[in-house]
Amino acid sequence: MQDHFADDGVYHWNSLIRFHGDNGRVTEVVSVFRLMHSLSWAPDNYTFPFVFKACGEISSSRCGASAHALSLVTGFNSNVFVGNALVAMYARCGFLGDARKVFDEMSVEGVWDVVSWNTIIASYAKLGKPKMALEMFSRMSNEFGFRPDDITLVNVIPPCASLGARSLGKQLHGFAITSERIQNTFVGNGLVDMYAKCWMMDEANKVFSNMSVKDVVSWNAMVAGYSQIGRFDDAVKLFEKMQEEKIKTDVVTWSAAISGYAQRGLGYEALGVCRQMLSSGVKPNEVTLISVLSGCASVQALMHGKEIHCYAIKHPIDLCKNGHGDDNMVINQLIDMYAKCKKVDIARAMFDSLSPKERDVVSWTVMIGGYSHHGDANKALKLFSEMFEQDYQTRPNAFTISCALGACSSLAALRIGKQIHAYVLRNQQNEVPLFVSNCLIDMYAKCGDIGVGRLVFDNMPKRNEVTWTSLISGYGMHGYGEVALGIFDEMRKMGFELDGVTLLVVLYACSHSGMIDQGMEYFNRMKTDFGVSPGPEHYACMVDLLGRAGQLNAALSHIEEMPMEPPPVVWVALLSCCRTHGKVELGEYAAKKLTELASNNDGTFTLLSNLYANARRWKDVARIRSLMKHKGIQKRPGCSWVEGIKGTTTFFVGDKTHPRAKEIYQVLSEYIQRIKDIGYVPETDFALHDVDNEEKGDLLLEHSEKLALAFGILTTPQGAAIRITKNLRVCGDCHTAFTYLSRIIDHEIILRDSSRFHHFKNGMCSCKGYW
DNA sequence: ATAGGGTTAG
Repeated sequence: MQDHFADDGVYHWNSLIRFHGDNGRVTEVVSVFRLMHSLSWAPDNYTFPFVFKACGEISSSRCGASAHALSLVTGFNSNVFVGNALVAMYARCGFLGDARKVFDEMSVEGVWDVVSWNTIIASYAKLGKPKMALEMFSRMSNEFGFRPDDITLVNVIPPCASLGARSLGKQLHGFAITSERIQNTFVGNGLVDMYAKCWMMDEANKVFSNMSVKDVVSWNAMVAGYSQIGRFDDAVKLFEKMQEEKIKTDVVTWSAAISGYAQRGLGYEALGVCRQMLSSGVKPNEVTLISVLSGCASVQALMHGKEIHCYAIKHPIDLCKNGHGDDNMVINQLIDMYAKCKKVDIARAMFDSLSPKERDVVSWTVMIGGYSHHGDANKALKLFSEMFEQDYQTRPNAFTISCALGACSSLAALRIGKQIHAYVLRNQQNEVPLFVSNCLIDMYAKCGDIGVGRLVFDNMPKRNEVTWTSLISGYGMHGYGEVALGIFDEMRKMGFELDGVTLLVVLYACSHSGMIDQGMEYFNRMKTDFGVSPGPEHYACMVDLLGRAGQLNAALSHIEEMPMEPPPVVWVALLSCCRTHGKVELGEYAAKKLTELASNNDGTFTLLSNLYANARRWKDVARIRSLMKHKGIQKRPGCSWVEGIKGTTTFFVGDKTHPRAKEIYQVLSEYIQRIKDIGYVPETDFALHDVDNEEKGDLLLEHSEKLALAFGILTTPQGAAIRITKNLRVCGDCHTAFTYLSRIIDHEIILRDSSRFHHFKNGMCSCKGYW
């Protein structure tokens, strides 16, 4: 009976399915199809495309696959409409392989049309396979001679954009013009975005200006393009023009503008635009929040960051709409924001609130970076190693490695640094990223191995300003001033741009090597020859340079000549030099300035107290001490650590907590006695306590760097260098003692203090007294 | 059918 009405009946079923499909009622489509099937009606080549489309829309590969099976039985897959719909269905369900299989099978029947090619190209493009998309495009036009239409262009231009395929992009642009498809707004938008992503904003602007119909997308692509390449003024101008011309702005426009500000570190401006956006009634989404949070982080606007955090909590639904259900962009950004605002513990709590499965590379990276910069480098390295211990295969990327290397730099953790270097070399797919190599140079330099830093530099296929600056800085801190200046000259000859940081490390290189005249010369030539005007930090460096050399009055006149209000660093530099050279009055003056600037940290008081002690003005020492007590300021304890085979061992002043403490003290006093025999006289001034001389000798014996050295002597193999790091400046007496000790022990002593490196060897120190 | 985002160095 059914057979009798078959043709008419299928027509009615198809109409019903189509009716539901056109009105977006996907589930109804599927249930009608099922009903039809269960009543033994045979679908035809109109039925299948409707059903496949519906299955694709709800990503139901199960319905799709069973309909597919049915279409095979009935032989309808040889129909081009059915085939195209099938390809699209599989692609929308995320089964690229099946889509491709169907597509390839269609060729056997010879039923490809432009839509088939468009569909498969779009599938690759959408599922993040731009290379495959372009490959299919080239087969379509070169092998099979299909002529691209509007939709082909719209599908193939974005892959060009994401791959930065400029020349193909230009060809497509040309084709769009000759085939008169350029008036299509979608094509135009694609081209604008493609040029913008290829950093060719002038080309993008040309296309944009010639577009007869522009929509929000066209404007957005331009705003985003300018802001991404840092042509920030143009981005904002365009954004403002949009508002003038009453072009409807949407969340993309606003987000692009916000991110533009954030990327330039203009966090408050980003916040301002965000406010404007809210008041104009456009709802922010994830991308907006991410952009504005990065703005908050850049200016450490904790309160605003918290506001955004609250917003995110209050509007969870708005933020899920974008489909990125399974990534934690907003949470990662919040972790980063809290860390950059120095709330490392809050950041850590948020990090811990993510389940191990939810943490991605960025979560780990921002947390490690947060510790490394604002908390505790040891915790950074601990977290870095935990990353390898967890079950989920989250591996570090270049960002993570850079953060971890930064932590090694600040701790002088050479061994871990080397391990990370080895990891990088083992796991590199291409060449080591520039950023990572730059970190490696810095790491080796700050861990005392400038030679290896140089090797890294020599082996780099590409270098930038930071690469050169890192090397100059490294040689500078090791006291190779001439080498540092030579590299600086080379850098300039190569045409690299100089900035404030480069000049600063050059000045410090001069300072650490006592090259006063050269330092003065470079400083005086900064504006005229190098195009960098000196900032407060350059003045501070000059004060340091002159002050180390004992030219304290010259240092003071440098301060007086400053075009800006001298910030605390400058006075600290002066005070520190006054302490070294025993200039009490000038030191008191500097300390007074520091108090006026409300910058009274422990360093200031300690320096002043030491200055008085040096001059044996014990009453003043006592006064400063009680003042510190009164203000609740505690002297930061000196602490030194030494790298051994089994790990790093840390010592505080008078530390007796080490299991081998007895041995350590014994070795120390033995060696002190031995160097006394060859002329060492304890410089009791450095004990800085109002006690008699014999007792002072004991206090000197307990300095953390001496304990670290004694432990180093006990545990380091013959001939190997002993590497010690101290959190403060090395004490003068320890310096003298180390110099003597280097004559009688079979180790080079490499000591890093808060200011520079000292290499002690054969009774000499590389600092030559400039410290 | 087209557009927007985050983490790294001296």
